[in-house]
Amino acid sequence: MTEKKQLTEPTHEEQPQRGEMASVYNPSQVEQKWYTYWEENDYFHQEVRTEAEAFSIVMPPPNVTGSLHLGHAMDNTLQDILTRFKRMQGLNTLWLPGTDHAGIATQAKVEEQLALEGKSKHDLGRAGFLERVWSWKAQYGGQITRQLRRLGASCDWRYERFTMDEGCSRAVREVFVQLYRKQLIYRGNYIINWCPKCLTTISDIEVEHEEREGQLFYLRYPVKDSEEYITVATTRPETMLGDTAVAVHPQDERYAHLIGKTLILPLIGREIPILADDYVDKDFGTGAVKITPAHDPNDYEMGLRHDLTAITVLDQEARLNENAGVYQGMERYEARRRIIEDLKERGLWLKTEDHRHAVGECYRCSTVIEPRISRQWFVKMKPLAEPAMQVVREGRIEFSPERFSKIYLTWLENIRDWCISRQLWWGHRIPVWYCQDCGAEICAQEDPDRCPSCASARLEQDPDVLDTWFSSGLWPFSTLGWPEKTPELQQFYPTSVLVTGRDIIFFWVARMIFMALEFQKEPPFRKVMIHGLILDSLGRKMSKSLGNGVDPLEVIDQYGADALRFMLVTGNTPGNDVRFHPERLEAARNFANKIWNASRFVILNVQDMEDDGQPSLSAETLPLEDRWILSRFSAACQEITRGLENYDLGEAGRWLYEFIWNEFCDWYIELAKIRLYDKEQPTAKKGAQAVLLKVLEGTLRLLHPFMPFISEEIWSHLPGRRTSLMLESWPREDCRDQTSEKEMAILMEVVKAIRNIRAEMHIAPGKKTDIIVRAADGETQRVLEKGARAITHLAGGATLEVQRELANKPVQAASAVLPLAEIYLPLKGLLDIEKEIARMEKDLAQMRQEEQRLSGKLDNESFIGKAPAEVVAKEKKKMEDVRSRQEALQARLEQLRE
RNA sequence: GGAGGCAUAGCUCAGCUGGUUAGAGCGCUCGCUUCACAUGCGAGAGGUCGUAGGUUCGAGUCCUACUGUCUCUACCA
Repeated sequence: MTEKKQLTEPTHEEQPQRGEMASVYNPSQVEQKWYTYWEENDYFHQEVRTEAEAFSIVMPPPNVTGSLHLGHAMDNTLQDILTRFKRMQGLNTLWLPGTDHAGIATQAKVEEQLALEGKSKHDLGRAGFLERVWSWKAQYGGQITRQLRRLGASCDWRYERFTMDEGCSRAVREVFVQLYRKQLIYRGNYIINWCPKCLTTISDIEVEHEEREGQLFYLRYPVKDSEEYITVATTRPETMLGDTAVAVHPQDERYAHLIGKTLILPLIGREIPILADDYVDKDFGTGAVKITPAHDPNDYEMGLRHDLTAITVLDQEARLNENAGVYQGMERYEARRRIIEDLKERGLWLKTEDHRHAVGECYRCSTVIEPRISRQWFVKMKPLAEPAMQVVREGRIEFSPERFSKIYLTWLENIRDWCISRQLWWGHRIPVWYCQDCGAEICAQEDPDRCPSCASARLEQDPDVLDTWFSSGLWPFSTLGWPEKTPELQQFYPTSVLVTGRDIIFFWVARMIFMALEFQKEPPFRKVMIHGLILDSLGRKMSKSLGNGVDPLEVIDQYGADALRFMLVTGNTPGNDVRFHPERLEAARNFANKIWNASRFVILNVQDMEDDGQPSLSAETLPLEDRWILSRFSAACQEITRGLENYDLGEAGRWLYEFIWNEFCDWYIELAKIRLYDKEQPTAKKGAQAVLLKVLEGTLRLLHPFMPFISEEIWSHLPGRRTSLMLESWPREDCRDQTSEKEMAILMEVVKAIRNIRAEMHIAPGKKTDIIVRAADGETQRVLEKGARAITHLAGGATLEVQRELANKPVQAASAVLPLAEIYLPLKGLLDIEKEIARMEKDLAQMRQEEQRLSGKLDNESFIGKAPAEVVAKEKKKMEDVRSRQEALQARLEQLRE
């Protein structure tokens, strides 16, 4: 690739200083240093490794003029997560960043700047103006890429591209020329969307339709040589000056006798025909339509059908022109008022009704679009759209969520030719020259010196530039060096996935697909991951006019990039919009802090570990809690990997959260403390340390794609020599242990039940109590005996006595009945019998309800007959449990009542 | 006019291919300065899963209609 920076041997900067591990995590102190470390060590860059599986993403190029908003933040977080994940999995990874020259937006910015100096672009001339834009770009264009760094984006900046850089521009020319030669690009005089403020054409999708309260004016046109009138209804009376016909429906009896007659166009006096056309809706207005081929797309079509002349009455700035008689020079709405007034005077106005209708506006400046006939360049869409639909129908490109493929397909099915010329200076200039001598039209990759027909040197290039989306459409391959066959193109094309918002499917996704199919004969990506929008807390779009936007940089300053990232990609399902709630950001920050403190705990407690013999973590030698957490870690690993592979990052994130907080912190760390603080059993301590460290280490790997900064920071504090977490491998654990999970579940249930009793009985947290448990079976008894220490530790127990049968059940005790155990906390004289009875009865009532539900099923013969045997067995087992608990509860109640 | 999303605890949302006692976070109540963390710990309250039908042994989960809501799309002057 020509523009790639020279490869330099990474210098391997020393890792940043480890900060103190304070008890509150402070993101702003660590994020910057890690990004710098990664970037300076070139960790985002990978050489092409043809032997390795490739994973590549091209970043949707933000506008150079832009600054990061939450939409970018989400979009790029998703891409970063996928990229970091695949990189850790060992794939040959490329995430290619870049920016878009954004024709209208950028030109407008610079023009604004010039205006402050009291100048216009014409004062500088085209070349001078472009120079000015380039220098503006040099000065301000880097803002958004700097902001992406704050987010933690691990894109390969060596490959950073710009839609107007040399390589991309060459691709643009190549594509234009080839399409031109295949006659898929043509020039012609057609009706187009014109923005009277931006003074350029815009494409159909750049017109936004806004429903507005408007008016419908009823105008009377006199029939020539007759006393009759035809009344037409119009929302735009000012265009009547350009009317060249009035149309009615062929089957409309009201007007049948007038078809073929002539009307005198009021105010102008032009004679225009009355004609019949199916397009006319009999039931709308009066059933008669004024036809203005020069200023309405439908009228234009009708004009073609009936061979009408098109009379342009509006100029480029939407003022009435020389064809408008006395109205010449008026602004369009002023003319509208005047025309109505004048018609009123002449008795040719019938009425005006309120009428709600959609008005086309410029997506940039919201000015009402003026359709006009103009000579422009177009891409012929039908032949290109066909294969683009095909690849999606055949599943060679998959949308995720799938429903977006429908949106994509229906759009392409109704596609019209794409107007690509823009009357701007900033952009890719159309590579077509006109010979001033012989009139030849020359389209070429290289600027021609002479006319190939007459050898004249008097060539003038077409003044227009291309729609910005023309170059964006080539992005997946223009950035990889095409038209050259670079190693990058071969390795990384087609790209793996395209991540973007659903608002951009037509503008960009569709165009990339048909361009790629035309020029690469292969889809540009295998998968399109569509995400929703970020809405404010009330569910409204964030917009400048509402002032409800949130600046991601401020969020990062306040909560940290990791918290922002986590908040953006969790708590919703793919494709759905996300509401921005500060509370969710706090939750994400708290999560980061939780991770920080759990890690701090582990790190502080493994400091005295010997480097040499790592205790083996295999199998039976480990106590239950170790086997349990390793199994749970394994489950987390599998689920998080699965979530990431299915592009369901919300699901993966939820697993991370739950595993770390509810399993590792709430249970395992608490249990590990028993051994860590037990000075009598150094060997046991070592085991706990080893497991803590192993699980923490693995968890940091799983966490890293989501929260790269904090995970890297913690990683650097782990014992042993470490380079960077982002270069570590993705954990692949496959050691689920159902037995330990089942056993642990029993212990957890017992602990919770005891805690519940203690809370309800208002036993002071510091007060230890004796615990007596009756196990339902020998197996449970064994588990509880082995877990005695765990139970007393976690549930504030002084002693724990496990019995198979209780010879004399303690009466003065609070109790709970679980499926596999009965629990008694002897409370000598403190027990409130009434309260205890109430608790038991509450439980019993629940059991009875459950029994009813189950018997409803089990008494149903068709359930027994038709449901799968295992489902039936499961329900029967539940019933047994419920019944035995009921019996135990009843026995207990009787005892209490004695 | 078409098309689609959403409707589940006070709020914001999970609930994958139909079988869990329907979950989480925030908020709320009660109790805790327990030696990783009060950005925390423990315990709890809170839901006829929008409405009406249907399929099924079984529906928050599938089908139909309706209601509400948001969005995209369309050349009805």
